[in-house]
Amino acid sequence: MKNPIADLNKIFDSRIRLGVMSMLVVNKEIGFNDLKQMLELTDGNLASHLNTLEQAEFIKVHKGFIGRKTNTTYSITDLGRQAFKAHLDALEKMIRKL
Amino acid sequence: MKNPIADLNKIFDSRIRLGVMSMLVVNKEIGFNDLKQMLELTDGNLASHLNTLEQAEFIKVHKGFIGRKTNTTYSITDLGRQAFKAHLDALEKMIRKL
DNA sequence: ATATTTAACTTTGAAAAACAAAGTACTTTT
DNA sequence: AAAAGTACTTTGTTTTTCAAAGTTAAATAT
Repeated sequence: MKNPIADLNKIFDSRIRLGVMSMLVVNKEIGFNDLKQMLELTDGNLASHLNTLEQAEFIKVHKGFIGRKTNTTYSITDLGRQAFKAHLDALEKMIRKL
Repeated sequence: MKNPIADLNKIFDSRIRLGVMSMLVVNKEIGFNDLKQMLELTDGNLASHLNTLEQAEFIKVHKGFIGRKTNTTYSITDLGRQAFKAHLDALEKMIRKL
């Protein structure tokens, strides 16, 4: 037997980062406030998790406007999609026995 | 939309506890050393994660012998099986979109 | 024109979690 | 008698998480 958790990605140990990714997999862009409300987070907390995902280049940020109001949105990168899929595959392999 | 991470169980945020549970789901009993080797952990670290799972009554411990040598094994409880399944269901719901 | 609000952060600091290393008690093997 | 294995507990450090407050800049309300 081999270590069943070795292939899990440390970045996705966090439920919040997992939640962000799961949302970005199906929505090409999501706004900061939408994420904040959906995941019920303080802005500081959300911002720091987003920063972790950005550092890993799993997501990228778009600073734009709605009318003349600033609007920041996030989207998943190809690398992020790959890494997320790999993580889910590892998870599934781990629990396929069920 | 509703918060996609709200139904995840905090106890299973840890990859190690997730690994332990995934092993106990398919093996009715696993020894301390087997867990330790499989998950590549120090005994202190493993013991404390096992303790967390025990406190939650997700696993139970059996102190026995192999011959005249002490042997501690762990098994999943009904509650543990339920909770683990609920967690996996929540995870799956979160990512079914893929 | 001034004040308040909103957006999207950054900084600070505290609390919690994870972890390794060492120590313990007891037994077994050499 | 000495060394090694089992299953921890204790101690202390490091890492992670998080909330709260502060910041900057623009928008809206008064």
